[in-house]
Amino acid sequence: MKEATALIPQLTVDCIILGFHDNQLRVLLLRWKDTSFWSLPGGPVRQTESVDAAATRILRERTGLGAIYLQQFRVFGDEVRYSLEEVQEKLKHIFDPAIWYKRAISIGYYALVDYSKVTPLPDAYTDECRWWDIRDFPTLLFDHNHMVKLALEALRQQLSWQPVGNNLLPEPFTLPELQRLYETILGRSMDPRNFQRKMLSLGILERLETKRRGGAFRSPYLYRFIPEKYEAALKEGNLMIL
Amino acid sequence: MKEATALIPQLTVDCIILGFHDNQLRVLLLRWKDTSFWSLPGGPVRQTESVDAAATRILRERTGLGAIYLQQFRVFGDEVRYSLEEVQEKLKHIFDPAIWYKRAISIGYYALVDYSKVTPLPDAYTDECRWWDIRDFPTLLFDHNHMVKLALEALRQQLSWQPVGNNLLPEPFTLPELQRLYETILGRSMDPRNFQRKMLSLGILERLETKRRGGAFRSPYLYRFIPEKYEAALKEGNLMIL
DNA sequence: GCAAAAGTGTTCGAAATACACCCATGT
DNA sequence: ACATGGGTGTATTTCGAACACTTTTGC
Repeated sequence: MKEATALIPQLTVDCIILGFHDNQLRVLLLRWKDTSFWSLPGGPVRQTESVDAAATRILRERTGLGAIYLQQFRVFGDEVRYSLEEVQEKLKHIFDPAIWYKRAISIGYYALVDYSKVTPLPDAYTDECRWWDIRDFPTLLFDHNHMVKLALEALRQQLSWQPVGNNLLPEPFTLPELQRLYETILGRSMDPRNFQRKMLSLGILERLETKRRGGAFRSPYLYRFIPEKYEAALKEGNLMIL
Repeated sequence: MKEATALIPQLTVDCIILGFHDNQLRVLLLRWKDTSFWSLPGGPVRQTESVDAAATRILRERTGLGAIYLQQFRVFGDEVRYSLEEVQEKLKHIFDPAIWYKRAISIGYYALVDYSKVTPLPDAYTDECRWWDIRDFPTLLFDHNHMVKLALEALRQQLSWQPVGNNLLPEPFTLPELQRLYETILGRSMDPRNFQRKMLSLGILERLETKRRGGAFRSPYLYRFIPEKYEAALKEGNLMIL
């Protein structure tokens, strides 16, 4: 789709924005105006910004966040990525079908954000912007379901080098919280004793004085990442777990 | 740069074509006509082909190979990737400086090819196409040195999931040959006993009856990958070595 | 027979796995 | 007091690391 500012033709960015809440991975989706159709936040790249900057901009507009962890994971460049006619028909009350490119190449990014700091915000073309559970969200327009799937695969594969804990969990956090994050991403459960031993042995965590209060149960310890140690472990690719 | 066929504007593909010969990783480079300037093979994406197909086409044109292992590894999308003026000046006898896009986004691919099956072939704009040792090749035009560096990092990181042996080594091969391939990619040497034990324990290799002859030394056994087993191990990401 | 590279086995320590009970807290 | 989730130690097994000598071959 086209806009006033000068754009790079036929090139878009789509973002899989991931957050973690209630022990679940969530993805931020948009519902198009006066429809029940959902899709990923995305948009064109401007002539005056880098591709990464375009992704950052789109992300900032939907989440209100400034500094964000973004990772390019794939270019979607097939000649036919989805039914153009279908999309034109479904969104014709929003966009003149004539303005759609016959073909667009999309660069896929995943973003890891702190759920608690996000204020989901729809734009001029959408009525609603909200989090969905990654295991249960609607069928999306375009090839966006495929994109989410590949984003998750990329994330899993790159787990050892991605600052996952850092970006998805607000500090301070407890070890069970961190464990559930890993479990959710990897899709399997882990032994808490082994998880703790492994995590603590990496030497990247600092245990705080205070504990988390509130539940009707034993108060867990709070932890923070030690930034330098954390960075070092990431570079080594040491963060794969069990 | 522009051509007769309809192109996607401002979008190019660049290929880091890797081969293995004389126990060294090599990269295929082009020398521009009447210059001493080298760069990676690359080019625009046509409207009628997927991005992957564009990379495949470029690769086929330079190597003569049909089925090739190609892996997208990065989009180079900065607003300013290199000095446009410098390139226009250096290549002005080949291209009218006016035809250059002010900005182009490039999708980086690395390709793993069988060195022995490649016939390097220059195109209309280049005088020479040849292999260079990956540890010692000229400064390239554009941001191509950076691209090679990132391609190698991506390859190293993805080693466990990439069909490296499969594509870079002609079958049948010997275990020492395979070991030197891994050593070259990872940039460190390994113990031959440990390497063999690990490789053979994966159950993806078939030892052949015949041995390789020719050197003034003991004849090594020849091996072949067992395709189904090899595929399965790749999916699991089990191929990381020592 | 000699030079060059290939083949091979064992020991040791580290890390991964499996497993179950008690503790702290709020209601 | 009880229900809920958090914290912790040990034994076993597996895997990676280190290490050196003998064999084959062509010249």
